Amino acid sequence: MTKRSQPSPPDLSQYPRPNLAVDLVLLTVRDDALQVMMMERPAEPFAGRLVLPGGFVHPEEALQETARRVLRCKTGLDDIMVEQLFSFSAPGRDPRGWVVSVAYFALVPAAVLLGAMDPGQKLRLVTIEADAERSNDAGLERHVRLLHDGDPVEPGFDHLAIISAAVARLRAKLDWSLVAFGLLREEFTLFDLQRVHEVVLGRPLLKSPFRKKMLERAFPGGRRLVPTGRFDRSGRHRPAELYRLEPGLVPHSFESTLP
Amino acid sequence: MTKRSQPSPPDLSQYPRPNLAVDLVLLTVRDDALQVMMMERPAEPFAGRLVLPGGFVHPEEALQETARRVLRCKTGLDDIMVEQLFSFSAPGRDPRGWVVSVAYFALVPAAVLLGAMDPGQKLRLVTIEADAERSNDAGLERHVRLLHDGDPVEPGFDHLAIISAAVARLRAKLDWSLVAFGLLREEFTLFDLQRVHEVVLGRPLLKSPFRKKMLERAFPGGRRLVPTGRFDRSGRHRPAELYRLEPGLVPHSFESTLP
DNA sequence: GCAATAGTGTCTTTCAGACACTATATC
DNA sequence: GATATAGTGTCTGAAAGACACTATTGC
Repeated sequence: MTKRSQPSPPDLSQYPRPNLAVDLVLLTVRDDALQVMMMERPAEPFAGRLVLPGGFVHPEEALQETARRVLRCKTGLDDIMVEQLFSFSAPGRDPRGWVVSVAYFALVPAAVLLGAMDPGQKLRLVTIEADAERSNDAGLERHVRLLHDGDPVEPGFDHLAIISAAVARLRAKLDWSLVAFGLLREEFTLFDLQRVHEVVLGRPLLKSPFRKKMLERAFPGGRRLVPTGRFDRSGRHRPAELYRLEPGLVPHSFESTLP
Repeated sequence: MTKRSQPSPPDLSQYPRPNLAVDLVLLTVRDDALQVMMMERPAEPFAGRLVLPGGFVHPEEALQETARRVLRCKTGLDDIMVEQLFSFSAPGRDPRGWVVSVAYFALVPAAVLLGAMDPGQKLRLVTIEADAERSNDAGLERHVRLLHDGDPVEPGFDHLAIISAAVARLRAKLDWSLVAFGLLREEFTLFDLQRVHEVVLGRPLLKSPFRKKMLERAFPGGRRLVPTGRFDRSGRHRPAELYRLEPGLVPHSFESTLP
């Protein structure tokens, strides 16, 4: 980066600069569906359309901090895993001019998100319908539909592509990372965990192999699922034991390990 | 992206803008080692140190085009797969000021690269020594060393982290994508393919299961390995049959499917 | 007892790893 | 014929899928 062919003084002002923004794909699992937080856009372009929350990067601010700032501004939440997704730069993607946007995604349990969304901000939870599992991102035909209260949603800008990328990333990381736990509260039943997997992958899973695998495997950092001895008695049937993930320090995001 | 809270005219000039650059991690496999193309930096900062080739993004130019332009400028190569890797934004990463850099990686067969590197540009092929396989990027302790002619290399800027990210991505994609073929010429023996896998993963593989898997599996796009009927007779032993990847249209990069 | 979900056991199939064997070129 | 690599066959053990079974609650 940041070099030119002929020796010259450290002066960068000669180069044209784009506006740089961050868009946040905040995902949750609610009502057995994958949902994304969007907001009604207050101004042109795309006034009134649903878009992802976002903001411009401040000088000397790391992109991850921008993402966290946007998250905090809309929901008040902090200490949520955010992860860089992709940078979008197609000419014309913003009618106002040259804007490059770095997409981040974040995961929040629905119960937490519902209590945190700022009511003054016209925020909406939009259901994502995605075709059944396609493990790879390359060659991914993006068949993602958005529904709000049953009505199809046409988001502004290129935000449908951004959401597609987030779903692809989420699926790709589901079975080797801790992303599933970002969508669950501290304690959960094994069936809660299974429903999260099913909703993200878009297909049903068999109970017995799923349980066995989850109880036997080690997650990143050597962490395992441990029973708490407490039970969920909310159903009218045999109570389900609550589990939690063994404590451990595991970086939430790729970026967090960088200088 | 690209929004603010209060309705206002489409004017973006009020927001401070960073310099935006692209850095290219051009990888190849040569002498049974993974190598990256770097160049001696001609000016301060980091004058004389080895850095990745890069350049600033032009207005209304997609980032991928910038990456291709950098590649073309240094090697004359075109029609090479380039893929977006990660955006680096840590404050202070460039002493000259606020520079955000989007890293791309590209793969070229060594025979092609050696014939294409511009001799006027002080380009170097640097060997990457990476710890044995770590499949995940999260939690990745980056143990990557660079060697040029046997001497350790300390790259300028944060380019060691960028190279680490490229190696991690390459490893992660090795067994479900077509990246391995980006490092091979059109026709190759199965052992050539195996050596590429071994060098990328940093560990030896068994011949028989490797061959069986490669010959039976379908690669993205349903493409398979097909024998050509031609043989490599360069060794002093039984000739090895040359194979190639069944033709097919598969997007080389995530970004290529976006608007 | 009945309905409903929690949770377990087991069989089968698939696949990766390991290794032994045969084949065919150069010298 | 010696040697070096190409290429194949087969055993084994681990893991995934499918399904049947038992357990425990509310009503």
